[in-house]
Amino acid sequence: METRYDHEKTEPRIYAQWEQSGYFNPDTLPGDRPEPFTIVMPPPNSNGSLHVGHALFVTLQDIMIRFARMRGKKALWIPGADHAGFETQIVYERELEKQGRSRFAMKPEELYKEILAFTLSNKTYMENQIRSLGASCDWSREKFTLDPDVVRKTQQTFRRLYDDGLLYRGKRIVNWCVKHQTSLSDVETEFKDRKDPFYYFTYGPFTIGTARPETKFGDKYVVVHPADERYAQFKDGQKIELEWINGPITATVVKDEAIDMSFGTGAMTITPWHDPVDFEIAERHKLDKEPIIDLHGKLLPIAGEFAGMKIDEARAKIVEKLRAKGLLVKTDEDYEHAVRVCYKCERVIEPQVLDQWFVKMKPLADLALKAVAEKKIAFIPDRFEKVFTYWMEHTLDWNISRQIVWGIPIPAKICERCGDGVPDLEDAVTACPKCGGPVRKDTDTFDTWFSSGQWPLMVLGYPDGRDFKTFYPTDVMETAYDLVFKWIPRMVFFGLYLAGDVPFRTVYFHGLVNDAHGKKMSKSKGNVMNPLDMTAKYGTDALRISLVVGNPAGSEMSLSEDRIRGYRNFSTKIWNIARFIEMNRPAGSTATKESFKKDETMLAKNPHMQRMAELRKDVTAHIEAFEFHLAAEKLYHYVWHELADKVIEAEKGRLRDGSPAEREESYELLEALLLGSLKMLHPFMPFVTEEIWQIFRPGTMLIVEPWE
RNA sequence: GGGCGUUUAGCUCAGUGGUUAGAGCGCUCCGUUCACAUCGGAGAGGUCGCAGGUCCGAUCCCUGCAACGCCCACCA
Repeated sequence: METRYDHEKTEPRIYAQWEQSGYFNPDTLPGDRPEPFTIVMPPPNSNGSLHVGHALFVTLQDIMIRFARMRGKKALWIPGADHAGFETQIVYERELEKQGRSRFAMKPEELYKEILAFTLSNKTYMENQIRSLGASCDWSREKFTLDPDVVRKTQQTFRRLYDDGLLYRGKRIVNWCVKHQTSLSDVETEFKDRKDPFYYFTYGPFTIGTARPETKFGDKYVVVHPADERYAQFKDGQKIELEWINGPITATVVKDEAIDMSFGTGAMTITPWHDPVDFEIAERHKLDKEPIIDLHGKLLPIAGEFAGMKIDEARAKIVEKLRAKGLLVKTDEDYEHAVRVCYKCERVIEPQVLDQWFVKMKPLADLALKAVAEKKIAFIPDRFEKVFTYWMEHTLDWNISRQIVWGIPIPAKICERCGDGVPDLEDAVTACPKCGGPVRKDTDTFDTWFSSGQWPLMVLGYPDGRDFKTFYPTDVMETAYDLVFKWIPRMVFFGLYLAGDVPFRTVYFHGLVNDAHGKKMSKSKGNVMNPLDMTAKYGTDALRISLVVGNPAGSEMSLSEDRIRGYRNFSTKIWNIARFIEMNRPAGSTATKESFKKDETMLAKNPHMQRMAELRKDVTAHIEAFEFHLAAEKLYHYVWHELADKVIEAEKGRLRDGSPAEREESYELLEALLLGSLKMLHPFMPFVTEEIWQIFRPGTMLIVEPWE
């Protein structure tokens, strides 16, 4: 053996050997394997390069798959790649901006073609990066979220939802991003704390409060709580003439319990077109709604002299006009509140009422809740079950329309007369089925979660594929904990709705990987660690084990280069243990593969072998319980501080000065302990263990060795 | 405004109802003769956040408090 373990030369060679062996594919695994074990890889976004989060998920999933494979399961790990709709389009728009171009000046087909080329080249790059991390996934089954069959099936689901009455086209209030010119779901927005002035205006006999005077032009309803005695003299529906921004108007009093009597004056005017609360009030009382702001954030003609102004510039001028008219009562500076912003550009969301497709969530959420209540899915750690349940109990109808080109087209026709829509997968609808009016093609695309929510079904060839019958439901879904509400619920209810069963039996959540001081890695802080730099320097095995030890499910971890270096020393240690044993192989040793079983019987009574059996039991139990950190730590401790420090040291005497028979026995013991250790370490540190294994057992491969 | 998590050695973190509470890194001293200086040996360093409670016994279970962090949220 070489004096040093050269990970840079070894890793690509070993990976190629694995890939050629066909062992990543359950169909070509040796032996009879009746029991399947399946993991669907969360498809990485094909719009960037690998970060440590990817390295973590590859490591955890690969541990589970390798463990299952060694235990004789029909192990399948399906890789994928995500076109990542809005995410990717934004990445590409930034590229365009750098080149001084804009998507709004491009033909949609042109833009789509460019993003596709960009995504496909990134996809190949990422696949190779995942290979370099040692992922033993079945590349022959890889899926891309824009594969034709995925597109077709996603569109069929759309129609099925429609036929089942779970889908409707509605004029409803949506989150609109002025920069990106698309609507966004609630999970694509964030709240940001801000301080703004809060104005009180005279509105006829009322004083109303607002932080957004620029939306107040169309306000002709003043809402108070039905139990508010201050306003008891006003009746629901009562008309009041009053002077407002651009002249006299007729206002109507509305009584609604959504009003918080203790806030402001307890009276507010509403702008249903641009505020979700106001929209709901207007819906309840069947009030008029009209737009004040256009999709570019500019005031419409209803604003009179302010028409065409951006809302930011208009605000101060409107306040000034109201002050001049004597309608400004007072201003509270520093009013603290949270505003909804676009999660990508952090610009304030301007709610708009738009015609979009919505999925009725209640029936689907109930399916998910029932399955979880029946314990059909285990959450690890289990506290995430509560989070999941909370989300499913508080769903709003899901807006699946996106005004971007990069995605799966919504196969529908929209009536130009009545605005209604109808699914049309065959492009056969020529007139509105409702009113007979002319129709146009829907140019929107699906929210990316609409298709990725069906991912486990898609990759297994739902509904009639062979894999679907064998491998669905899958065993484990391993993902980052922030997907507990973005992605996991959608997979669960689509699985139940379409296939009648949960998509996976266990969800394992990993946490964030932070920098050495527990701070979140971010480009702006400059503390981002590139996992491939680390594997180049210290080896993939070192990075993998350093991501596992001390990192229990659901918790965040801190990762430093020092730590990885420390675990690199561990692979060196393993290498040197092997080298020492190999150097002490007696000439003509009987410890060949053929005699090994016989020797094992002889060795079984040896206390060191018994100790190893105990360890194996422990490690097995920990892996089965998803306690990879404990399994890894115990192995580390055993190999270094027992096998190397104690057993080998104790055997040195016999090896040096013993009789041939003693030397033989000593060697066989050490070799058995080494090989036993390699097996258990293999899921965690696949490269160095495979390399050493093949030195001792030429012609065989550790990846398919039986676990026990 | 809700909910959750964390608080253990200088740093980053594991862990356990029961003798001396662990790991990596860092630190101190010693050691290069034949597995390994990418190392070995020896060692320093902890009132396990605070206050109560349950228990024969609590770092671990319960209650309260504090600090930090995260998630959610239609008070205009």
